[in-house]
Amino acid sequence: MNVIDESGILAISTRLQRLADTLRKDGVLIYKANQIDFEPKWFPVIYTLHFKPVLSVVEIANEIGYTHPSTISLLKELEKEKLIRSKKDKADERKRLIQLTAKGQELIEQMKPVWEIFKAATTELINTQNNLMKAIAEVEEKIAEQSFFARAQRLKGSKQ
Amino acid sequence: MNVIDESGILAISTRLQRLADTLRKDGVLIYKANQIDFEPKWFPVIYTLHFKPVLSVVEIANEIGYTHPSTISLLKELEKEKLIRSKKDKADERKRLIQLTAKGQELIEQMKPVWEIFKAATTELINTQNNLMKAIAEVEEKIAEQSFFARAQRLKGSKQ
DNA sequence: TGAATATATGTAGTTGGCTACGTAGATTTG
DNA sequence: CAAATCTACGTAGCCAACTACATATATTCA
Repeated sequence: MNVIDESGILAISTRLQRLADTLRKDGVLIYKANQIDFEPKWFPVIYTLHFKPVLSVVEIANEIGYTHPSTISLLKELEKEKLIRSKKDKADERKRLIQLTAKGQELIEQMKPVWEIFKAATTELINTQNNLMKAIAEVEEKIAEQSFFARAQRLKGSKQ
Repeated sequence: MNVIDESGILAISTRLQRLADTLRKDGVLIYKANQIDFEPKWFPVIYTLHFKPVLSVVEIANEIGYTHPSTISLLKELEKEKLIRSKKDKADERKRLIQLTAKGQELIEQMKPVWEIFKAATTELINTQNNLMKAIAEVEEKIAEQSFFARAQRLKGSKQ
């Protein structure tokens, strides 16, 4: 047991980050081991387009919860991989409409069994006394009610 | 509800990352609001040195669970801020021994009340049905037994 | 004891997010 | 209807971690 693990709650963001990194790196290995040329960071975009076939850049960004510049750089990579394509919206010339290519759709079909493995492995992993997925959802919900910062300010006030 | 939140388990690392970022950013605000010139990323190093006053670079890296290059760049910043200082180990010329300066120790004393606020706010935030801190610890323990990748490989095998 | 190996530190470059800022087209409003 | 504002997209550069590689010192062992 090191000092940081003991400090527990004070270093919670550090530990969340560490766990996210560990899982993402193993994600890369899982795709590779299944002969699929795909990076975990692409998942949110591809999965979103699987269910909502035509979206603008900002719509995708909102769906996946990233900023639009981050989304643009993902889209650039995906376009380079020919997994998506885009065209101008005739009705609103500011917008660029993104959709999957045939190659992208085929890749999704190939990935579906691997996603099932992901699901099974993740379910097994987080099926502990305190369910990680539920814990995240619960904390996110509480943050939506009142931010971490606002909570700290309130608690500080009540101590003075 | 967007597609990514629905995909849940498939995008778990994305969600962990997002939550870590949110908390870290609010961490910056909390220090600022309490007139403390300190970045959350420095916490692991400073907190470790608070309990183990003289450590080498690699010892700190192991304690905080970062790689040594990451640790070195943190140490550079902290040395620039005059919160730590370092000297060569006479017994082992390869080692650089790190310790807090008087300024660093004073800052810790100033931060202690703020750390209490952090603790209180975090405890409040994660005190839900599924405790996030415990969930992380449980998942980390399971990963130590068998990695996420190994679990996926095993589950894949059992399906073929 | 010197050759091979291991350990400690450091540098360079990558990654996957971000913020800040700029431009072009669409919408609203005096 | 023109000016102001808003929205969509894009670029540039930052940040906090990482991996890969290099160098110097210490240790081990044939």
